[in-house]
Amino acid sequence: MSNAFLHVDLDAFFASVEQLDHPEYRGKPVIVGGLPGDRRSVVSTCSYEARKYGVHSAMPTSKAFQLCPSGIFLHGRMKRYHEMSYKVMSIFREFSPDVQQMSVDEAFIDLTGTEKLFGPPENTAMLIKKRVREETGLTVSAGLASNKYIAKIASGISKPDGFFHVKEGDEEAFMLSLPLDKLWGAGSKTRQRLNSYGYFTIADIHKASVTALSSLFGNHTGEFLYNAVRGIDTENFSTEAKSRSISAEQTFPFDLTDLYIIETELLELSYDVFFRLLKENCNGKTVQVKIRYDDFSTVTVSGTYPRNVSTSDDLFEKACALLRKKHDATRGIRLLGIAVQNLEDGIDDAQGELFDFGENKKKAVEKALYSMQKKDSSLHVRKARNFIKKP
DNA sequence: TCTGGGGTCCTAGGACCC
DNA sequence: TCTGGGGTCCTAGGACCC
Repeated sequence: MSNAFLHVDLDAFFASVEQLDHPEYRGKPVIVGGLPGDRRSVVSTCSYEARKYGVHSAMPTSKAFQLCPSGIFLHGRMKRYHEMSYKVMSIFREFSPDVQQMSVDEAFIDLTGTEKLFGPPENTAMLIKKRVREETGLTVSAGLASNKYIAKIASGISKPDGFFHVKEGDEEAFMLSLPLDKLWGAGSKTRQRLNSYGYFTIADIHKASVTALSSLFGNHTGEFLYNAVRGIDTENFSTEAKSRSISAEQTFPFDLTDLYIIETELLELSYDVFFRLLKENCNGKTVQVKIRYDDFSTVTVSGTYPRNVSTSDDLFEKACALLRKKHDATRGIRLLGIAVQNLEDGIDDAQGELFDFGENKKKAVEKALYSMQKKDSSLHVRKARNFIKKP
């Protein structure tokens, strides 16, 4: 029995949901992300009508507005998208017990051995597309192949509302037929470097030895490239448990220079991150602070402590100390971020009991706040300091 | 045109220990 | 006085993806 992986990807997902909920947007360029007036915002997703104007994801909103002034610019409604995503994923799960959701809008469905129930996988793929369209009004693109890597690329080239099947044995020829920018996992930096070494096509890379590629790009990337152009999956989408982190970051409309305001923003981020730690019932000992200066250069500073983060105040104090280590006060700050890394499940830190400087009380207060927020999601608890006027 | 936010993984170098 | 080799942990930065 050969493997059959289906990769399914919702087309222009956020924009399509907006067109579904607002019939008057259908057939028009819809651009989800920032509004034209929002400083320092980017396009999250745009409809295919908007793509005709050259608009695409990650483009600054200001540029999108120049290209497409008649576009319908909208802020995202993440709650709604997650709701729709859940519906779609539920349909997938009717066709296989093994659905690996990769993000809000895509998943791998393992159709290996489902022939007896649903027929050949290519028929199942069409059935899934039909079910999603009928039950949600959304379209998906699907790729079917003997491994996840090829399935992922196949769904990408079939967009929108398409289906592409790479038959077993055709993987290598399929890869060789693609332009370099379809090589998933090699982004713009790697493509630039490939070009600078004289590799302009997938076939060019195919001619190179693994030794040559490894000496140019390092062992990992070298082996990845060598295998990818042959259609060999190198476990890019493994289901193994990963090291986790929780982070929050904020880009400011105007650069920050005042230390009190900078620390107030860190306090806000500490709250965000700590409450998410509580929500996900995990914790960690490593804290990272990220600073992006006005010239877009970015630095990080991190510390690993003997004990888990105990409260949002604890996280805040650690973040301030880390910031002080690295912060160049002569430069404006456009972004601040805080992350807790190397998370482990469970929030209780037994050692805490031995060195209690009122931390357990604080922790209890914050847990109480958390459960209040859980009951009433409109409730937003913030320290008074976060209500000061921002410049 | 002026660049979001949330993640994962890899690399290289240094510290430290045996 | 000069100097092994391996292993692990930590840090900073970078690439990539959605």
